[in-house]
Amino acid sequence: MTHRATAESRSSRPDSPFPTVTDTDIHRVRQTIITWFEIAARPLPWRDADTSAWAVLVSEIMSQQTPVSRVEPRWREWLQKWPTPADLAQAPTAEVLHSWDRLGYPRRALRLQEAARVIAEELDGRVPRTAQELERLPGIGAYTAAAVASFAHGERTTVLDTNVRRVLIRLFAGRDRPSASPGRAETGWASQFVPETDHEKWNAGIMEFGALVCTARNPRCQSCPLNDICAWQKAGRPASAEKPKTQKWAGTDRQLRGAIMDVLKSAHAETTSDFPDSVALDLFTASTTTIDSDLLDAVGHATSESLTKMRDLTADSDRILRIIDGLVVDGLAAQHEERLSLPQ
DNA sequence: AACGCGGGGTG
DNA sequence: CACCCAGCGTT
Repeated sequence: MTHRATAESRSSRPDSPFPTVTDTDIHRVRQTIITWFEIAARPLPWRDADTSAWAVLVSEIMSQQTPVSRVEPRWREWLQKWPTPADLAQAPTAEVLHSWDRLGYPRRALRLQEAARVIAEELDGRVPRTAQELERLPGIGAYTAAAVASFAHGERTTVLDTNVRRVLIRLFAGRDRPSASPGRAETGWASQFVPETDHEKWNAGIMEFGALVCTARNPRCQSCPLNDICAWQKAGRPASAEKPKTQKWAGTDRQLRGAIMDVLKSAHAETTSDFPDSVALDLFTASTTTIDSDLLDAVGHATSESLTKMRDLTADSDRILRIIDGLVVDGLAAQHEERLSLPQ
């Protein structure tokens, strides 16, 4: 008795990370979000009833850290070119990367093809139904596994993306934004909101609500249907003390790697036929992974010494030498070196 | 838990 | 320019 009371009072303190939520509020939020979703949802193509599980999986991979508005055209082209896992499994990797275009994090494209090969060759071409099975595939973590199980197969899962986390934390913990990454405690806490029926509408709806109403920067609190129970609203919408750390871009390896990708993709577009088996493919692939430090170092410090190193790396490809020379001529390499050698 | 990983849109 | 976006894998 005493123990139980202590635990409850502790978990329901306002500053608790994941406060106790009353059944009344749980039902109110479920009903409100599902009703709102049926009216306000964006007509995203992968939500169509005839979308295959594979197509849903592709949409989720493409949407990782990428706004859905940029995903939609790429998704359409991708599924037209490779409608099934077997199609993507057989595609030249260089073409896969080229079709990824500028969606960012091109390693996702490589892992999507790896996943396609596992599905095509080991799973009889069928996308796994459960989150547990899905999470074994390359490039699929907790979020994507739960999302594909729910949206492609109607499994009851707890989908916890950046939107869901922000909405629930604001509503019930009164904080501006969630922690850097979700833990088991948060996932368990969030699972209580997922209803027994209509769980797919809840999962999609709460995500959509975070994307359209309870947004990160300028939330539409005036038109929010949950305004009256929102703990963050009641607390005066306090801003988080912690500033999120922003990645550098200009002057870093990432900028140079992007430049290399651009040049290699142009080369690929010109000569699709001879590209896949060339050294260019190796570099093209390598430049999307973390094993390219030698390459970047060589280009980034475009001295005669590093060019020698580069020529060793690309000994049998005149094409790549011309690409590297082009980078040097464009001044990208020199610019990069200049920034790297700034005094600490 | 903390990093590194693209690229672009937005305030 | 800083922040943010349907995260994942590694350390």
